Amino acid sequence: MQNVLDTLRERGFLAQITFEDELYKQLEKEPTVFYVGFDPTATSLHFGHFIPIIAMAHMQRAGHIPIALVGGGTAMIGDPSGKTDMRKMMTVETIDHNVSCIKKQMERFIEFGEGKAHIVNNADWIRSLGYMDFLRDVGALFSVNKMLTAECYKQRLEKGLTFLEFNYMLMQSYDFLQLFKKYNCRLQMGGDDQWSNMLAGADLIRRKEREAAFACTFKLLMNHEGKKMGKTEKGALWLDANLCTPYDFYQYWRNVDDADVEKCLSLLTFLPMDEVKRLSALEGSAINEAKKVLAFECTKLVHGEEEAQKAQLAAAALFAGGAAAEVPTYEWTKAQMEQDARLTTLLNLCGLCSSNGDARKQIQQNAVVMNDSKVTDVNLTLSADQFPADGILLRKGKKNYCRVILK
RNA sequence: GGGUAGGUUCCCGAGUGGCCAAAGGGAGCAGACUGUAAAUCUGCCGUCACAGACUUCGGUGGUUCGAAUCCACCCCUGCCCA
Repeated sequence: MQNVLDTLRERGFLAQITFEDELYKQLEKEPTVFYVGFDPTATSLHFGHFIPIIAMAHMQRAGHIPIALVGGGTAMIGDPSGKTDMRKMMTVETIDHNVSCIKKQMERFIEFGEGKAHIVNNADWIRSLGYMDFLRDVGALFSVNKMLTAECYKQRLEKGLTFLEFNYMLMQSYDFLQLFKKYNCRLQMGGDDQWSNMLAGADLIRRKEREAAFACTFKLLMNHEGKKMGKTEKGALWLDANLCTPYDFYQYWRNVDDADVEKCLSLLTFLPMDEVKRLSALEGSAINEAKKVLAFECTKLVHGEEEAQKAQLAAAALFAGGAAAEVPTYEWTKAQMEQDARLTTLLNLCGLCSSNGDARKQIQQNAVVMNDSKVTDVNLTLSADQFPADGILLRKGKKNYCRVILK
């Protein structure tokens, strides 16, 4: 069987690795416990977490044992890496709420259970830490001189770094040490922005326990212009169906740039590399085939096969000119309508436009289509008898659809 | 603690008493062209009951007919010194 490190390399995951040869042998030798940390900064995981999750799945398929660590403890501090300013401090309630949401979500991607995978919350050991004990135990092994040279602090040294955040690296290192002790976890994986923190952790284990520990980072998914992928006009591309519908998720990947198709296919799907190569070699409009596969596979991973199929059907039908059932729908109540029956208000409510003013402008720019006819009247109001049972179909521009049902 | 430079709309960044909802760029949205791509051109890009009104330029007060612009105090950040 191919070493999973080779698989990950072939698919373009790997950015940096410590003691590469040694790690290679370690993974060859035995099922290895490894962990990836996730910050509970929101109620849902977003696309930024997706690459590590897929990598975890690759590792699990290769027989290794993942630990998903949700940072309910480290979130008390806030990771300064890659941030230009200090993050807002979150309340303990918010953090705990987020942790439980993310835990639930995690189960969709990784198979947990005895001997298969673990999910842990570092609040369990970090929040109860005694300051003095921690300083003597862990703090003594860190060189401030060395920390200051770390890439992740450089930017912050110019813009300002608080002592609170400066401690984040120690906390994360301490996590790794705890997991090593409890689960014999020897490898930490994560985004490349975590490199310094991960190195520090592996180092801590080597110094304190005199045992081998490794770190390995993944590339961030950048498009060909060097910008991070997975951002939408509404912000992050969420993995939660309530924050980003399967249809929208599907459409995001359906619309990727030609130049990014290969990268996305190899990183975001489990298709064999031969197939990836074949699809991304398609030229001209044929490459749309590859994008369909990408969008479908990717949506399937996140929302399940059924939802992916619905999204695909909806897209196919809409873009072929017809109307389909599986478009995002919005339920407009009669009460809302009685209060304000203007189309602009509805466009805002259903999420197609970001404000009434936006809706007004879009109509003025001929962007709004209702049931296949262009809307030209900014002040158009709707009445109940215009709504058939299956509602009306609103469209903004070429790609944004919403079905509105009157309830 | 002392000195000094700053805090402007999503981001960068102009503006130093009325002509400012605030230049320019980026991002974003839309139109044309296309392959639900890119590039290009065009329009929009604070909010609203939209030919008008309202709210914004770190905060709070003040000067003024009028303040993002002047004054006072405060908060935050960088740099230098201690």
